[in-house]
Amino acid sequence: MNKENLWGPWRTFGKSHHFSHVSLRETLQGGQSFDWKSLSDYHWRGKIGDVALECRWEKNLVQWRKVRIQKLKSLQVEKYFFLDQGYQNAIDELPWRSDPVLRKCISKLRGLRILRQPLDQTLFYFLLSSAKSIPQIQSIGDAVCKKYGKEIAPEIYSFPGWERLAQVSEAELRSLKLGYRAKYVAQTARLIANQDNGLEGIGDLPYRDAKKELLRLPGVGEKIADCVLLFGGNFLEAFPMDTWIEKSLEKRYALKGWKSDNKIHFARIHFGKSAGLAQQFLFSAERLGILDKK
DNA sequence: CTCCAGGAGATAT
DNA sequence: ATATCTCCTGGA
Repeated sequence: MNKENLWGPWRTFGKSHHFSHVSLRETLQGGQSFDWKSLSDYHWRGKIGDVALECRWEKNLVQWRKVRIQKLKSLQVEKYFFLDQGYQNAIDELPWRSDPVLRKCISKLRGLRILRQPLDQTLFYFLLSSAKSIPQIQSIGDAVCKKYGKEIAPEIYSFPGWERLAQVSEAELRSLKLGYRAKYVAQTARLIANQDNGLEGIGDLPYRDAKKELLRLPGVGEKIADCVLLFGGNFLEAFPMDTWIEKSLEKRYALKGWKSDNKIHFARIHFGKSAGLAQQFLFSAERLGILDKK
């Protein structure tokens, strides 16, 4: 790879991004995406689809640049980072006016976003996520991308796609340390490759139908389906219920003793149609331990 | 050494 | 319906 002149010029997000350093870092590396690696605490390298990108925090500005010869429009970057008015609208729909817990999360993590990632790749990473920590998911995901994808920038490999993964054996995936998840990936890949239009169209279905489609795939249960829909399908109503959020709801909303199904029901009613965005604020706030401080 | 992670699927009640 | 066990791997 030609290292000279690899990166194009830095471009700057509009003023209304509202990110803080913390909320930007949390957006990129807080567990919704596994594409971003830090070069420093203020500088990340990652990808959007098959295009390699860098992103940095520079004196309250957020800047990005891409590999010069790769194609990506500013508009696509803005869409990926949810920079449009839809973000503020979604925040406005949350019940922060009457919910002090949520108000605190939003205030402390101003600018935190749900990324609009490609659905196929999001499904892949979350199939790997069960009983794994963020660094582990990133590590085994990267191993697969490195072996079957393209190197689109130094140390950045593209997601090879389900068609390609359909040609890989479970044993080979196991050799990449996927463990029992290897079977999920291998079987899901074959199923998708044999479908007429692959995963296309899922993003256009109503939430319930899209979820039903994903639940047909081996290794995809309630939690992972909602992660894929929220982080890779632009379904802000999807509410992934992991053990962290479950504990958080018990503690912050006095739901101790409630069954999981009832907790989800509470979340949908209470947080409304952008419940997934609320989930992300809660999740990050718990992760960073900023709810117990004043 | 044992335990258990940001889960899903199979099996048994 | 709900409870329990197992599945790989790596880190505490």
